[in-house]
Amino acid sequence: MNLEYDGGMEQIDRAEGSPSSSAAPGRPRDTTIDARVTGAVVELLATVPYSALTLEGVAAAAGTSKPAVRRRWGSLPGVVVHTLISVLGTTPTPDTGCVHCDLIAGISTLSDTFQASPITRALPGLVSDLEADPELREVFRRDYFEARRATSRAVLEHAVERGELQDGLDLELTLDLLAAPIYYRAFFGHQPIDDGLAERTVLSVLNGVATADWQRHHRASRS
Amino acid sequence: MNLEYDGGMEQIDRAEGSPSSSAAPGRPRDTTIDARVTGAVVELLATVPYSALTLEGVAAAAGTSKPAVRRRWGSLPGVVVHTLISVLGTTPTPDTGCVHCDLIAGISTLSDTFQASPITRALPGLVSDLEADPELREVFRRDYFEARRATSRAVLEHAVERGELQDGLDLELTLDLLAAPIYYRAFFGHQPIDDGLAERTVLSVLNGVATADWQRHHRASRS
Amino acid sequence: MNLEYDGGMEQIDRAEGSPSSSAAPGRPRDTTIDARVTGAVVELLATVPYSALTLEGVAAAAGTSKPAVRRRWGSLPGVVVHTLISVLGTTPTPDTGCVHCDLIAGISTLSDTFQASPITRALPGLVSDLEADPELREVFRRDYFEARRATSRAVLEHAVERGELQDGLDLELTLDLLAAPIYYRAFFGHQPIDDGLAERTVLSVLNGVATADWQRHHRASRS
Amino acid sequence: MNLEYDGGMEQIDRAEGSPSSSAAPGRPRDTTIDARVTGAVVELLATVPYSALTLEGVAAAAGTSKPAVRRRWGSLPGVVVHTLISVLGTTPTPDTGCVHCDLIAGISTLSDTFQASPITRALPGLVSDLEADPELREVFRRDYFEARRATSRAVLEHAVERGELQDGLDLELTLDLLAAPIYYRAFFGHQPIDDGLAERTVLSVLNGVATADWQRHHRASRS
DNA sequence: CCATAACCGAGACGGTACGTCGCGTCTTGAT
DNA sequence: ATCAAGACGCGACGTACCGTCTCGGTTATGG
Repeated sequence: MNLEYDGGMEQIDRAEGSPSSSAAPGRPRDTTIDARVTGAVVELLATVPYSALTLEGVAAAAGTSKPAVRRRWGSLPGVVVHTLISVLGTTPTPDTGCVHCDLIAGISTLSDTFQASPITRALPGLVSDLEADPELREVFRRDYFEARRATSRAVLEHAVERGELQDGLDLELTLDLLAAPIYYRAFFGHQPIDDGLAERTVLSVLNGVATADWQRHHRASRS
Repeated sequence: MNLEYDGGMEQIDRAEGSPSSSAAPGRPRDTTIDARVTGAVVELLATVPYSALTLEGVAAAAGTSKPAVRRRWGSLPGVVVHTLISVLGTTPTPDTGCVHCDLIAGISTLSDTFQASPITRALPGLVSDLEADPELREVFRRDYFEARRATSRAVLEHAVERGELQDGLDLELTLDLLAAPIYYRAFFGHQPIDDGLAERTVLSVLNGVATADWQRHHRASRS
Repeated sequence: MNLEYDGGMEQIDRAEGSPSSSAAPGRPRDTTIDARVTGAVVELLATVPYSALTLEGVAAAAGTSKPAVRRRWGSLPGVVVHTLISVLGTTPTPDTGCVHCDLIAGISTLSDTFQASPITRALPGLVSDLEADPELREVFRRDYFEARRATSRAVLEHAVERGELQDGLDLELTLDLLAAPIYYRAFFGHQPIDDGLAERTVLSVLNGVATADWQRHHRASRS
Repeated sequence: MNLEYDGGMEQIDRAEGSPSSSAAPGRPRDTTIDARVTGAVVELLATVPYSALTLEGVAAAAGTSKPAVRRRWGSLPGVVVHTLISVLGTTPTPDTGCVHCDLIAGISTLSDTFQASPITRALPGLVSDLEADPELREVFRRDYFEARRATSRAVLEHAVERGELQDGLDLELTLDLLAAPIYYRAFFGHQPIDDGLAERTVLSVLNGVATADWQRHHRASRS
């Protein structure tokens, strides 16, 4: 790999450049290509595994050329990370004040995504490839991983404030307990990601971390 | 990958062939190569990510040739799966009758492995590559994944029998809750896999799935 | 090459447009660019072969931009054809009434050109490129090739009229016999184009196509 | 172009290596590819000009890959030179003792070739490209150009010995006069290469370079 | 004791995909 | 309408490495 080549990175900035600056010198980008590439990645992943993805194949499926793709996102992992973010990056998660409702909603969304969108099957390979690209790894962490995690963390924090969860709770571990089983099953495929999984997971975890008060009320309301 | 190629598989059988058949015609395999290759994989993974592994590089690092490696395990994922199994496949896990001791011991072993052995960093890429090789995937599932999982499952089953865990407990989900956070942190690296993680995870989960009796005794014994 | 592009051609007309139209709207062309580009082509060909010429390089060497060059002559072959015509298109060839003098003068000029001007080394590549551009090929044929050939043809015709060359002579073939060896040697480089070549060629050809009368007189005058 | 790359050249030697050496290490070449590539070049040139040839296109038309082509002949000009040699390199030219018969036969073969084989249209572009590759240029000169020229030169030399051509004749110039018109017309296309051209050219030239004796006999035999 | 046969190394092969170059196009802002 | 500057989409390049295959030599077993 030519480590001195970073010209593409400079160009990438263009797409994210200040939107108010109207004066971009040179021919403007064909904005339809962005969507066509993103769509091609999803479509391809519906039929072939991530390890069979190639930047050339993505470009061909998008009806464009390798340099056009590379100018935007640099590498194949770059393309896939961007696709992942644009497809799954922003998820509206509720924070209604009902801990278990909110958590079940959030985890259900995650579980639904793994059942529905082929893009998720790219995750293992992507994680592997990111190990060789720290810069891109940071983008992935910030704009995909942490973006999603933050909403659930807020739900937990508010529940702690309301006295529904134990004080001094290890928030990060709790977040892991909630989300990890989904990823775990997605990666190893040893058990299905079915519709009830989110609820069962959330209740199991809440049993362990909720206050006695909450558990009493919760049990009462279910009977 | 050439899916029609199975010549290597026939040869692989040789190594696992009936041990009673003493009459193997032809030059016998150099048994030192097996260990040298396994060691080379681990050593390489200590310095480079899985995506930078090549069968050629492994062969060179092991001081042998591509065909010699390929004869044994077919493909690069094959080599890595074998290495993973031979390094981490058989772990002595206790089943002493103390549910939280046994679980903490088991999960600690797992967590130690991720901290210590470079082979674990191959997991995401390996999982990705296995998607294109169902046969090898099955070997991985059986000899690595399920082999480890079975021991923890036994611990849980015995605890249910002893009345320490709730009757009708979803064993598979519980196993996921115990192990998934380790893998999750290893894959995404958002939180460290530190020494206390295993204990905190196990206690959190037991809080949710143990019977009231167990929780009472447990709390008493800790004070 | 994009054969559908003829936008440049419309612009080219401007340069050759009616000279009486004094009112050209917009910024007028920088007329110094024409000469700078022509000069740059010659200079570049002094050091690099035609196959290494690029429109970008020509523009840079001329101290201007790609669009400015393209506006004038469309493509790289267009630029070179124009340069060829402007450098070698109009050659003053004598028609004094002395067949061999005039022919030797004409062919010597051609031979000198090949020895002196780097532009001639563009010919093979140019001829090759013109095969994909019939329009430009016609310009080349008319303004370079036929322009030069016509003067020699006139010399031959007048010599036939004077009874110095055989009646019914195949003029075109004779023209080929006179000029072809120079081009042949220039293209394949198997023999040098030295100073006596033109004279030896002309005399050899005249030996074959002149009348007995002329040959008698010619031999007498040389002794 | 990477000027440091000459690995291919080493490999090319393999194909021309000593035929007796049976021990070539490594996988042997697929010999069908050689013919498929040569055929593809000819076929492509029947429909597109040389400037539209690409190594990639040739490989695709031959049903193989770029590296396989490159391993054999290095570059696109290399492939075309080889094709030229294998198609036109060895021409059986007669040397019967009848100087004009032999020359007409030889030049007719040349003229027929230009009328019939699409490979000849590659010549201008090839000559242009060879200017950047002296090594290949030498192969072309030796195995194509000089190989053909030598047979005609022998005819002329024998005719001189027999006293049919003038003593002290400039053989090289005479060879040029004979062959150049064909190439000249092929390159510039100003006049057709018809069936009688070879005979008219040869007789015109012989008129100029044959001895008076030969001319007397020749004229006598024609009447 | 030799023939058989699978192993070993070495290394060239056919091919996929890579990362890059430079073309020809197009747009901007200013002259 | 031209000028410069420069980014764009794209075709093709030349290379790296893959997985395959063939070789000549080596080393055990079995007739």
